[in-house]
Amino acid sequence: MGGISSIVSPPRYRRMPQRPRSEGKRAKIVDAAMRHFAEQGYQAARMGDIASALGIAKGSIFQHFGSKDGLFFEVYKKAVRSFPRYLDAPAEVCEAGFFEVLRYWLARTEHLLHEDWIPYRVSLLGNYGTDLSLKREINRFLLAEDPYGTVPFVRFGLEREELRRDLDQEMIVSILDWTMERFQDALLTEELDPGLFRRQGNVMEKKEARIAQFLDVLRRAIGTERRG
Amino acid sequence: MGGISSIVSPPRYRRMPQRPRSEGKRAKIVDAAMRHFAEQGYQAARMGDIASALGIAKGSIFQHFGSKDGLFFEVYKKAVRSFPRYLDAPAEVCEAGFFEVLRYWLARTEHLLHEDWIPYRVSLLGNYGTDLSLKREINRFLLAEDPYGTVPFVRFGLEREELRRDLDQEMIVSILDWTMERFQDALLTEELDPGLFRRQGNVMEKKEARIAQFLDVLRRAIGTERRG
DNA sequence: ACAGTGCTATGACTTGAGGTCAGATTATGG
DNA sequence: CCATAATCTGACCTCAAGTCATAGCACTGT
Repeated sequence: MGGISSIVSPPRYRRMPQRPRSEGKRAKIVDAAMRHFAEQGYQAARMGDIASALGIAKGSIFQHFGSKDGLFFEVYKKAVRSFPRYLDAPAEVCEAGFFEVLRYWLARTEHLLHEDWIPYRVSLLGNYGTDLSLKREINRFLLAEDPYGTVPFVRFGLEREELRRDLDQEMIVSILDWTMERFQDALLTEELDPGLFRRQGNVMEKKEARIAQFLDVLRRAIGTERRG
Repeated sequence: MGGISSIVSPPRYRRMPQRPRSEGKRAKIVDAAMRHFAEQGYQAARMGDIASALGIAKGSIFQHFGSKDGLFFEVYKKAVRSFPRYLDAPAEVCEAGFFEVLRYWLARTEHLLHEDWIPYRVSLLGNYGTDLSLKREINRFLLAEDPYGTVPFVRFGLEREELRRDLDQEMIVSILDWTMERFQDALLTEELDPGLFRRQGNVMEKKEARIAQFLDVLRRAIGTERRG
């Protein structure tokens, strides 16, 4: 039996892992590419530059990621996965409620941006600066992974009776995703890319007021009423 | 006097118009290009194809528009200018109020789309499917021209006391632009590009309900309160 | 140790798109 | 009907994405 099984059984594949050294290199490429995309934009970033910055051949990158689109998609996923989820806010903030969590993250955006602006810029590129075919992939990913944890966050708000129950949950999630993304993009681009969204000087000092206004609007829109 | 002036005055330039045949050709190029961009997307559209579809040389297009970006920008402007402004709604709809105008246009989007989907697709490309440098140009244009007439429309809502006065007018305009653009894009892409935004079947039958929900949300957010 | 076996890396090569320009062509003015 | 300036042309250039045969490398079993 031992003899027979030793001949018959080894079931085709040799090593399942198959990714001992590969993973490390992929990660290095993604890191370098992220910097290049963030600094140059999607179109202007050159595959050749990324390769030579790493001291490897351009062909290698294509063997790993297939195409420039494929590489950018990996970069985008890594960038977005590095962002915090709503409910990662400190416990005391979460206890203060749904809208306090929003306020916390909006106020914190600027701070996080200064720590490391690169993934934010990449996320901007994914939202507005690539082809529609890639954009479709990106949306599929965002739906599948819910990287900011919007769905559990909305469920949290519903459980605390802070959100209206007469709306589709999906509607609330969409509205939150859209408006938060857009509002944050506006805050970010004022620094990363002045003049990309709206005009007007004296932005910094008004920022807190605008956040307050925005939250007020959002609370009226999707929150349970609690004021006269 | 006549003699002297006829010698002295012809002040250097010969014909100010300078655009007798040019305008017509530019328009033809923009038309053909719009079809190509809409059908292929920005990247996949080929300058050579556009030229040969018109039976002219590729170089001509570059002499008129400088670059692919430049051509797309003109195409985008033409597409967006072809859309109706909020206050173009029939008089009886306008008299019914701010939010009825919104409902009118949202319900009508699908209809307009079927009449001629090409400019809508181009506007989608401008919003999400080009490079950030172009996106910046586009935003400058949208700010300068206000092609949907959002600013006068908001002023209309304020005058009728249908919109809150405790918000910056600019804030209301931004919110309206963002959410309407995004909601319409979602409606459009379900038909133009299924699976680009959110999931879920049975879209058509739910469309009216979603429009109603969306308007309810928007009314609470920026409208004066009028309900218990 | 060593040979065998498949991943992985290489870099010269191909493809194909945007973009250029000197010269031909065409419209306008006298 | 010639002079002049605008416009058009298409061969040409540049350069970046993407390919592929080959070389190299790490790991396994004997």
